[in-house]
Amino acid sequence: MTSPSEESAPAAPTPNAGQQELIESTDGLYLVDAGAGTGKTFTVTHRYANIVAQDDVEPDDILLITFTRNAATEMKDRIVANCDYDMRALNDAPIQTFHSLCNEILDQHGFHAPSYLGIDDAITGSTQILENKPIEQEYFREFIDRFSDEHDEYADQLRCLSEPTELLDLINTLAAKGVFPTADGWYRDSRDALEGEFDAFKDAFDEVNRPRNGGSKQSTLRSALGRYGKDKCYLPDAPDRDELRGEYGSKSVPEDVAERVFTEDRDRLIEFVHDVYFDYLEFALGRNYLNFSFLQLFAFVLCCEDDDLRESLAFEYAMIDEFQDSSEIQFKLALLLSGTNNVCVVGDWKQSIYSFQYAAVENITAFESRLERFAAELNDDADRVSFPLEPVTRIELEQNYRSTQSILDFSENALVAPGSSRESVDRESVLEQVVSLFSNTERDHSQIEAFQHPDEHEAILTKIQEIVGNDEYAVEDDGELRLPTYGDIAVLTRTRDFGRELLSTAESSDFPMAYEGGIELFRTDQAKLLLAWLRILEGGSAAKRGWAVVLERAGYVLDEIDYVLEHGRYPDAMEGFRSELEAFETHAAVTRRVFDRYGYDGATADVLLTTIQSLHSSTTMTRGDLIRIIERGVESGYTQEVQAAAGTDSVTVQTIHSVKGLEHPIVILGNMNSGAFPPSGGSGGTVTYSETTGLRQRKRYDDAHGDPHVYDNWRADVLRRCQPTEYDEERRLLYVAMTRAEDHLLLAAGEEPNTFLEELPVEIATLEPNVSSVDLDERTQTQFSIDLPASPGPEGYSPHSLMDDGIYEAVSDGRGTEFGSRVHEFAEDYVLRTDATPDTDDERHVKAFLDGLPGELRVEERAYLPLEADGKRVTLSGVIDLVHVTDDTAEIVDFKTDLSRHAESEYRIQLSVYYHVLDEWFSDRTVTASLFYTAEDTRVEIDPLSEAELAELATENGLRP
DNA sequence: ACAGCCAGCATTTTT
DNA sequence: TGCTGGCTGT
Repeated sequence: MTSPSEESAPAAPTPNAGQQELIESTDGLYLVDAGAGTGKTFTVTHRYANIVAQDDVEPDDILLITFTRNAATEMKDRIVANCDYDMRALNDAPIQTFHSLCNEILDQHGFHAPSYLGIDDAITGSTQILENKPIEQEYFREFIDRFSDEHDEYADQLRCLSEPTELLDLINTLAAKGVFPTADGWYRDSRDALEGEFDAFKDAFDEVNRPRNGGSKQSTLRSALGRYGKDKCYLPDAPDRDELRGEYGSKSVPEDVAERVFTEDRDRLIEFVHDVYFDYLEFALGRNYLNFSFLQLFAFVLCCEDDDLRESLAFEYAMIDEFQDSSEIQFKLALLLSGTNNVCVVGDWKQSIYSFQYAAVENITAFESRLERFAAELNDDADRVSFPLEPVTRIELEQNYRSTQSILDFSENALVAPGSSRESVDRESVLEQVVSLFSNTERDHSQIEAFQHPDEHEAILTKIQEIVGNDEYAVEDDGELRLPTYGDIAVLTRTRDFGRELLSTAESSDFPMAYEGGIELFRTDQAKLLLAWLRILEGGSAAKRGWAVVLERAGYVLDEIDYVLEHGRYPDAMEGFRSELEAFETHAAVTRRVFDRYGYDGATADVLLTTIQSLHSSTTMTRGDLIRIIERGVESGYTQEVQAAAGTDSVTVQTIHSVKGLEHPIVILGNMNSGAFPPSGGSGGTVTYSETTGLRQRKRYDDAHGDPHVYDNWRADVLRRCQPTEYDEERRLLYVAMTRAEDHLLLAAGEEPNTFLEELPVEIATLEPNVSSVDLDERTQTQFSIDLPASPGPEGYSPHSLMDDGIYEAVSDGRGTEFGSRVHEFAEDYVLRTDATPDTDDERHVKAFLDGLPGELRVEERAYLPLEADGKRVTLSGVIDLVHVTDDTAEIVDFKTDLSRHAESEYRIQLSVYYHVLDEWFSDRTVTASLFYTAEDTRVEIDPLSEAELAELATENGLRP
């Protein structure tokens, strides 16, 4: 078994030829192509040891950049193992991330940095680094409010924005590309970057405007503009559709459109962006904080402007690891900080998957030309990069210590697999860039398979059970093959959601599986409950929302909650708890008490508490502020790492992004479904044309008349379509996932496998799920002899899943919007109470349908029956579904679309009943049972098992059934 | 090729 | 709300 915490093991006790070359070549410029599993960390640490072994070189002379703090720590540890320095001597050595390096530079020399941009403020030791995104967004909103008040002249621009934090995103993007504002303009020549380059744009334009099929078919662009102007309202000067697309039957958009689109007068817009950007820098400094982007921005400006400082900081040796993850500004910063040409960048373009983090693959794919260009830019008015830029020596590490040859060969296919049926990939030219890897093991026992089933989760679990203990999937361990265990297997997915769903499927069958990575902290039950109590404490209109959640959590059903809220008669125990909370002075104390009361003592609660404590210590925050931050956190899906309790022998579930650098004997790549890998938008690295265009798209309406007072931007509509849809980063993501596998690789899909999977050279087998340990509900099984959803009722209607605002809305709306469509509700009402009258066509349709069914479908009373005894209560509440039954299937009928399809078949109405047993208000148990009303037989069949269960339950709780 | 209509879907990764 | 893809009919 392999520990999933280490980069490929230093499998080579002695370096191979490529590694040796790199270790020994200490002086000069090096570009190292270090593919997956080629022992990169091993080589870099040895190289470091080799450099520092020279008589006149100290650790302080060597800059070693990594991209995570963990990687930096690991590097230090491993360097200690390789050279004479001990940990103490290396503790202060510059082995760190760009961000922490910038932080140190500013800490020591940053006082005047803002003045170089014309900002009258200083960076001091007390300036905080704001790492928390929700808090920064909160500040930014406040800033924008103030900005709007002070700048009436930008009312037009501001009106277009539906979400102010879009501007913050733009600012961060610009900062990562080295575009900074100054008091009276833009820093150095960064205004040019904002304008964009027409030539680059024209190339992109021509690319999508070439007629297809040898001239017989219109260009992608022209076809994309087919709907130009639909549901749009442009200003009168906009070209009309035919003018823009060329005459009927023409195959491409007229040439001059490119220029017309590009040469929009954006001066006003750029001025607006400038002022927001500049004022926000002032605002942040005024509040004494910097974000990650600004850290690099000011460090760069400082190193650029202060020649003496730059020279004193400059390193004799520089090494940058994971260079494919670096951004434009980081590349430039590295140039400024290198005093000699002893610069070595190590990376693998095939593993560049962080463009959303401003990583620019071009840094590595076009290293030489960028090096030249950036150096020239930096040297235009002073001698900042003084070392020779040539020659650049390329070193390729080709020996792979992780995977078998067949997995390595197979993974290359990921880099050329088309992402959609109409995408064509130039296989030859891509593969030309690939440095093929060679496995260092002779053994090749790899299974490479693909499988598919609509029930993807269960199919994956089934497959895992097939693998464990099966000698066909034997894994290598110390040169020997042994039988695989759960712990050898990792399921990799692109989204957290998929991983979480898989995990919950696994949980229901006691399947050993654990999720590793970040969780959406504010969407956990713990956070929602805390939010609820904060709202209750805050009082006012928010309090009811809080009570609804707390009551629901305690097992109260909708009708009861409705009653309690309306009369404000909250249970005494709850009122008592509220008074208790009111006495606490800090948010952290309140949080602790709430978690304590509900028995939340796990990792999630800890992290939440820590987060709240850190919020409080970094800012003075009212309860209202805290509530808003949690609310925003829920919306944005803010995530935070939570250390899950790791099982001893369990399957690991991880996202592909978080798995970089790790390895697993057996990898199952899940969710290879259509739509699961949407293309990432167009031009990543350079500002080809306006980054700001995106700000101009939105249209707002006059409240009274529906007339727009902001018009659609026709140029933006055309520009957007000039960006080709590219799946390059998605291909790299697949590649990363595949190259994590040491012994076996499996690809899994659900209903609809995506094009990537279909195009890969592997047979897609259908796999019937049969998870042996899955504890299927026996009652449902005997009743139907088929698989029914584990929890009955429409999706979303399980008591605890509504534990957020949904429950309040459901109560305050009358039966609410959160569960089931109106039509569905009508059906439910109509069956339960005969007096329901249809209002809409859909409802009339349903009524006619129900009336037309043979047999009697009426029930006399509402299925809500509270029982009480000795302060304990049992409540029942019901939801009705129409279930279509055939010999081997049963599905819940979607009233809206499925009725006609099933007209000739047999139906059942299924009433799912929830029993809640409340012994005290914080602990409740839910048992579900099903009752059936059949069309041909009006007798109500009560499942005898559930009746028995109810009786037992009632006895346990001292109730009369 | 293309207009018109309808249905389904609204990203995701994290230093 | 706004966009895309699929389908149908010229």
